[in-house]
Amino acid sequence: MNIYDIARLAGVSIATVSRVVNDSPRVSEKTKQKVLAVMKENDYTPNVFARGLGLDSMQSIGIVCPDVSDVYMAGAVAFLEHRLRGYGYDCILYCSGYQQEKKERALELIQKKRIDALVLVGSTYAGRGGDDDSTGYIREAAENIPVFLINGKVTGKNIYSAYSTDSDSSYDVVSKMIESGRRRILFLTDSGSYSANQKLEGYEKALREHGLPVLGELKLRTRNEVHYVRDILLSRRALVFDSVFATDDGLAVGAVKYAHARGLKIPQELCIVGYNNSVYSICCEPELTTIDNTSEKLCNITVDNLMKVLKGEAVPEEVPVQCVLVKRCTTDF
Amino acid sequence: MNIYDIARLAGVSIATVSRVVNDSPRVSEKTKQKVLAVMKENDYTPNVFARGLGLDSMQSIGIVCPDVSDVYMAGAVAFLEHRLRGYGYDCILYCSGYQQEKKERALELIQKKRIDALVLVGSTYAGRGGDDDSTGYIREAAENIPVFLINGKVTGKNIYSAYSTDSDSSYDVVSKMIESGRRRILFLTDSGSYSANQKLEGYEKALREHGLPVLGELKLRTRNEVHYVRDILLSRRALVFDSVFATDDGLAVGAVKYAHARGLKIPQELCIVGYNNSVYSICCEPELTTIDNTSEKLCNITVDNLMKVLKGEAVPEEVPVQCVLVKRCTTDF
DNA sequence: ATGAAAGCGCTAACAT
DNA sequence: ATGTTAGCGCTTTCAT
Repeated sequence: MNIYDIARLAGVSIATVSRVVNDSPRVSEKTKQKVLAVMKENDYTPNVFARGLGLDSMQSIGIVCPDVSDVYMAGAVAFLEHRLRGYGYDCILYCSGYQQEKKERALELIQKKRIDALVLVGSTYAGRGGDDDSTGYIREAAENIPVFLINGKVTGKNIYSAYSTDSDSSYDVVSKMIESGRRRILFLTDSGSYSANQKLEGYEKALREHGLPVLGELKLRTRNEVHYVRDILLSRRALVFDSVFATDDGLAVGAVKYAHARGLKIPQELCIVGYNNSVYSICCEPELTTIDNTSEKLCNITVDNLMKVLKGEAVPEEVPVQCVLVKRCTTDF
Repeated sequence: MNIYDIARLAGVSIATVSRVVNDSPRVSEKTKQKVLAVMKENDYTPNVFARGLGLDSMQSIGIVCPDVSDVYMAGAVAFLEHRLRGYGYDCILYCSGYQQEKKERALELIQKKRIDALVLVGSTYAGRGGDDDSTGYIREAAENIPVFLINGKVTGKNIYSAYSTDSDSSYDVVSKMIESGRRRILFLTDSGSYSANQKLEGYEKALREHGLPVLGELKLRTRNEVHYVRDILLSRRALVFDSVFATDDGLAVGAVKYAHARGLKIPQELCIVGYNNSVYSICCEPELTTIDNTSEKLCNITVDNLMKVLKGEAVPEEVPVQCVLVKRCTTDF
């Protein structure tokens, strides 16, 4: 059942059917109704490929993230998909992994699908932030379609970044830890992404401004697996720390497990703060204070801007969003 | 830059270019290399829409799930996407929600994209299992394209189901609980899906076979939110139970929180078993015994079968897969 | 307001 | 082995 069939059955030309399908005003109400009736009767659906050929668009958005099985990204993807669908767009999902080469390949491949825009979820796509070399492939993609970063910053034409002010929020919470008497705060991370670096920056700034030394031994990068983190910490017998600031809740829970294994009271003997306000942070015992980077807000702003850009409207290239501290385990701040 | 340009630059016809693009054997090695060179030089990408029009396929698979922000589904989607991409297929993601009407609409809309196959993730798509009325829309979809269920069973032509034997594994674990002395086992669930019903069936069977009564008061359906579950249980002061069998780890963690609030020792005073072997089950304290329904295995089988079906090969319509009990908090079994 | 017809860029049957 | 050409089903000028 194609447009010719409908045209024949409705006694009009295919141009008229096309006009009805595309809701053109240049059709009389009468014929419009007739065509619609025939369409419904035969439940006709325009062929998306033919339509795509003509319009050079299939109304689809590419969503790329390193790994949807990560709670944070899964949440963002779910949110994005829902809102984009609301605008009639389909989402093509591509999980790229974290390696540079794979990320480049992901953008290359997904672009072949002639998506209308690209959304990159996760700060891994931000390189070291701004315009460094490792993000050249993103600028290349942006030559063809608008690119939107969620929680990352990349500068360039046709590139729009929404990110949370991780440096500031990290600075704030680490300052509070220091002011409540902590002196050896372990910085626990699983990545060297833009976001992780921002957090580190805030952490170091807080230390410096409070006259504390920035110690390499107190910066630990590890895998984001609860038991792995616990075991790493247990194995570092010589490492002394009175608190932990983790760049992800999963890591923070690992620290909780470590505390349990060592018989340390939380937060009295070991103060732990996580990041992302995920379900993990309320599963453990005690439940953790964590920084909510409001990914919903980032996604919302991004979708709003994306729609505007597709309509040719101007939008800011950069939108910083503030994080929110969620206090749960805070006898001292 | 289209196929005509390439043909002209390479000094051949578009048919030859097309043959090269599609890796046809009927091109001489020499011209093939020449065409490839021209293609590379201009980095030409065939237009997917035109290709789709001709082949009536854009090499894409529709993945529908109620909600990707759910850990279980996110894991399955990540796995599916990865493997399908390995075969050169793109994935169009559609989060349908749990309501019948929305699920029907999801299948209707995603089919318009002329996907090559449909994968439904989550037992919510199984209705009450088998061939009940509520799954009519799935059979309708299957008239056009093959449909694959992950963790659900729907019968019908062109429908393929891979599911875990939740009834058996539930029976086994509940039997163990009874044999270790538990008498009032709370069945905690958040859904009335096929899978949930299977679990309930196993639970009831175990009770009956051990001469215990099946009590309505011990079957509780609630929202899958940790604190909500805790509070519901706390509010049921009259409800007596010595153990909990939850159909999802999130619910089980809620029970853990309840135990903490009431000062009950786990598992001595309250034995808790979860489902899905998610990260949640190792975040809480103590870490939970849980049933791993091996979703990776379900996904693997599904992708294998999907590829075979697309090639026209025969595959079983139904593949049951055994769950695995992951013991963590088991002083008594 | 409606129709005729020329693309859109590709695939594949057919011809050479 | 290679080329010619007719679709694929739609959008969109350009006539009327």
